[in-house]
Amino acid sequence: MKTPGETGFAFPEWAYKPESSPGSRQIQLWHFILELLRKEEYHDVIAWQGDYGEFVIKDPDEVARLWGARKCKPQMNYDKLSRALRYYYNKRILHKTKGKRFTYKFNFNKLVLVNYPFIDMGSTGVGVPQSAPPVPTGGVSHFRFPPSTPSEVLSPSSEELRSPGSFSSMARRLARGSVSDCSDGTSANSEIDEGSLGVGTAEERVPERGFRSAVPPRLTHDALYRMYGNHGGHRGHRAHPEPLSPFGPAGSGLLAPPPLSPALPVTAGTHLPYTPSPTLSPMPGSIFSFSAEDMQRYLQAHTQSVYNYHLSPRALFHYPNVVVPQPQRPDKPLPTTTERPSVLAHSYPLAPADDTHHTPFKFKLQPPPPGRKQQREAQGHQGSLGSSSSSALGSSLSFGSDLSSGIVSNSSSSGSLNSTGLPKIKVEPISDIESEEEVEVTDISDEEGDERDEEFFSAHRRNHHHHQHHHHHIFGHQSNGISAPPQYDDSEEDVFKAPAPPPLFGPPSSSSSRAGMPVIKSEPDTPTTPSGHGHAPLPSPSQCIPLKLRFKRRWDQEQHTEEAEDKKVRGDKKNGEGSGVEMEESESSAPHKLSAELHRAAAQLSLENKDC
DNA sequence: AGCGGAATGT
DNA sequence: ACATTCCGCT
Repeated sequence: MKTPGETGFAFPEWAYKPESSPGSRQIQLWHFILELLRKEEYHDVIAWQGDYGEFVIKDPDEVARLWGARKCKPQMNYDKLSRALRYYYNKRILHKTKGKRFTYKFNFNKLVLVNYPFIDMGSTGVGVPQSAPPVPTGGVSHFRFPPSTPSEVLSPSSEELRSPGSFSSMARRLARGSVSDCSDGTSANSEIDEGSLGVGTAEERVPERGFRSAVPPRLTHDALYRMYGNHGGHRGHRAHPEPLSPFGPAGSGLLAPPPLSPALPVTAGTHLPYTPSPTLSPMPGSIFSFSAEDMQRYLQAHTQSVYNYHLSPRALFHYPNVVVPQPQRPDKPLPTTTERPSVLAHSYPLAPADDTHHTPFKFKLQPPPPGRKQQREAQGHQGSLGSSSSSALGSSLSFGSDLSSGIVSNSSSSGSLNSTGLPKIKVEPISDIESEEEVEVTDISDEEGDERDEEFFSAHRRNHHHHQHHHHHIFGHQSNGISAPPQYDDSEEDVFKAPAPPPLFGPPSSSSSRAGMPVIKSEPDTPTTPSGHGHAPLPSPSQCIPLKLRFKRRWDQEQHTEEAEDKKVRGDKKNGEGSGVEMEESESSAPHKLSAELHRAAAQLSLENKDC
């Protein structure tokens, strides 16, 4: 619709709004769903089921009713609600689980965790790990969570602020009440009441369940960790029924829940290709947005994750200000975390090393989605053009161009990609990949920034070779007994990395540099460290995954179908992202008085109803 | 059931 | 932006 070529502005008006009142934001559907999910009261209508992040709406009408009540949209129905849900597909917040009615799956990698750290997918049950994935721990070998609690890692100094207390309070708030609402008492509108869903009731009910009360707020580590998908489970091989916590039994031991973090790549993402990563950013709409400092922590965490999980450096570009902890390998815990300057003075030169300017990647990541319908329309007007089926390819092309340009900018060292100046389409790294290593393609997926790579790769794969599912993990060893064959490899896009080994972050192969840091003591942490056998002494760096090559993988089994549909890729974010830095900066600049802010934020958190 | 375009609203 | 409402197509 909008005329693209217009001289117009890139951003919509709202984009310019300063902050618009954060508190005013309405609850988003996914938030609401999450809330329902975490309450047993609603298990009859919606509950976690299946893989991590997967939930089923048992009573669509009821859910719709609740949602409608919350939004004061009495006419809401499942059809409409589902439409809203469908919009999340593009954002990759949600996916539909094919073959299962009313079943959807959250992509916790993205936002959710970050924005909603309290959710406890496993709450459903009592131990039922259904939705509680076995924790990435298994992955210990591969992805080990940072030693001390993440919060420490992120910012020790302010740790107190985010201390458990505040979180728990938030959690509490979340826990109660909020699901329903307009009625809250006053008004007549009590659709919800009938179900005894009212706020007040909810509270009462809680105690009802004995076990429930036993469990504090659902903030345990476990809970949090559970959220991070595990990959292991995919193809049916779900690890143990018991949620293992990365720290062992300690779920209760630690008070401070890890606030943000590791979320990323570990889980199964969607395989959806597109989406540049901007989504990772702060999450605008979330009511959970934290104060600047929080944000900062989050960013740092994210950054770390990038390193830890070998994500593409690209992700960092969005947060230039963030200080990146030293690059760490999964094996080693974060060393100096204790004192990290919370503020970021220097930006970390990740990939491109470049530096100075923050956004090396300016290209827009997403290809504009061709609308299908439009196509048909177009046909009508213009006459028939390509078949709809081919559309996907077309989109890939366009995106290819973007990608290539980005790469070019960054990768100086490696081959000269398209020095030839060829069109931007496919890019080179692949060749590298192939030559260097067999690709480890798993099917899992990941997400985050790679999507475009994925698309890219997938296309490539299709053309050249099919991916294989075996993965060899270097880190196969397990520590703590937690096991779980790491089936996930993270996926990262080395596309970017390979090319230009950053100074700091030596290329895996040569890197000895890393060795120095690794072990540094980690200090306080080791909460649960089981006695004894320390974790495996770090795997030799050499083994560290050469980040090279990895592809993204898709979520589940059925991915194929989905894969085919890459088409969409809506151009959600793209616009401003090039600069990507914007808000971060501002936030960083004013990191003071965060505590106050934080509290305030907490206060705002309530999802409570708003007036109707 | 589910998808997704389009118009519309906040 | 994030829905809500319609609605035609699978």
